[in-house]
Amino acid sequence: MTVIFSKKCEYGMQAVLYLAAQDKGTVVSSEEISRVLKIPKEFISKILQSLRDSGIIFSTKGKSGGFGIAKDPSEIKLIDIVEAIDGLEMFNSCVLGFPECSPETPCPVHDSWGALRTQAYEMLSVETLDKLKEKTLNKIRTL
Amino acid sequence: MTVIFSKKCEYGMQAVLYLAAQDKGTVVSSEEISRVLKIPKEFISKILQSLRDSGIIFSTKGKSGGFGIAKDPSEIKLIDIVEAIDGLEMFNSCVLGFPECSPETPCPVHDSWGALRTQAYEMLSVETLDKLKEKTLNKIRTL
DNA sequence: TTTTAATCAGATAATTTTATCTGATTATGA
DNA sequence: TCATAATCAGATAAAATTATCTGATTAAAA
Repeated sequence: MTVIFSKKCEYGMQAVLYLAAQDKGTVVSSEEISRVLKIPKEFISKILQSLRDSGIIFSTKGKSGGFGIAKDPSEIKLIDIVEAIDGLEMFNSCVLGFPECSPETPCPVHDSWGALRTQAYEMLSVETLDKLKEKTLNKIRTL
Repeated sequence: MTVIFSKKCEYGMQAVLYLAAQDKGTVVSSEEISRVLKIPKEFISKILQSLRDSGIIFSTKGKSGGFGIAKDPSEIKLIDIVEAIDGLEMFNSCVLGFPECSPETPCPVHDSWGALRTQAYEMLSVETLDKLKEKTLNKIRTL
């Protein structure tokens, strides 16, 4: 079992990318998100609720309720979603699983792997959702 | 929850690195590995048994039993251990969790993330255990 | 006001991963 | 041969993750 991000985080990113690709202010129900992205409805609803707590999206209750992007997509980075759902420990922990791995007490691959981790973090920090709209919609069409 | 490799894989890599740092042909019990690396004894024993099936290490039963490196450390790469324990799906699957992500039907970050994945795979493929002996022993001293 | 469809929060269930236990088998040394 | 300490394989248990269920609350429309 190897995974980069949790299922929760993957679904969360997919859903937020989808919301960000909608017109500003659009409200989308968890049922639609579930259907469009082919992911579990109740689970994504729960995930989106926690993302609402993080301020990345908003929600409205009631008959015409749903979720929507709370900020301009140019202000939301992929790393924000990762941080809200999974946290950032992955970018600080030892790939070999050694505890307390640091420049002072490095594991055998500390430098090489550390560089990759930094690159990954930077990639996720540079990708804002406005830049991914079209690609997102293109991908969703293939599901 | 984010993780690069499973706990199983992490422990497996730690243990094989430790074995590779011993003199050629040395047999080490799972009890010693557990004690030195501060990891669960029965679990690492099980993991090492599966690595024995992969040909990376050997085992001897009986009173003076234990595990040892089956090949020259210069012939074992970190990716071999990863492949034996976790498999290589991580290097082929979509970071956003989209199914069937490919160059033909790419997810929004397919190119950038794909490059990072390739780098990670290459890093693990280049690191042979002979090169990591000293650093491994240095790290273990800090546990 | 009522109906309806949505979010919400907590509980429950299913599945997977991590870890430990148990008894059998093995090989060394006395 | 026996005692001992090890691997071995399967079973069991605990913990974590994934997923679904349940009933309460909310808000729009009739």
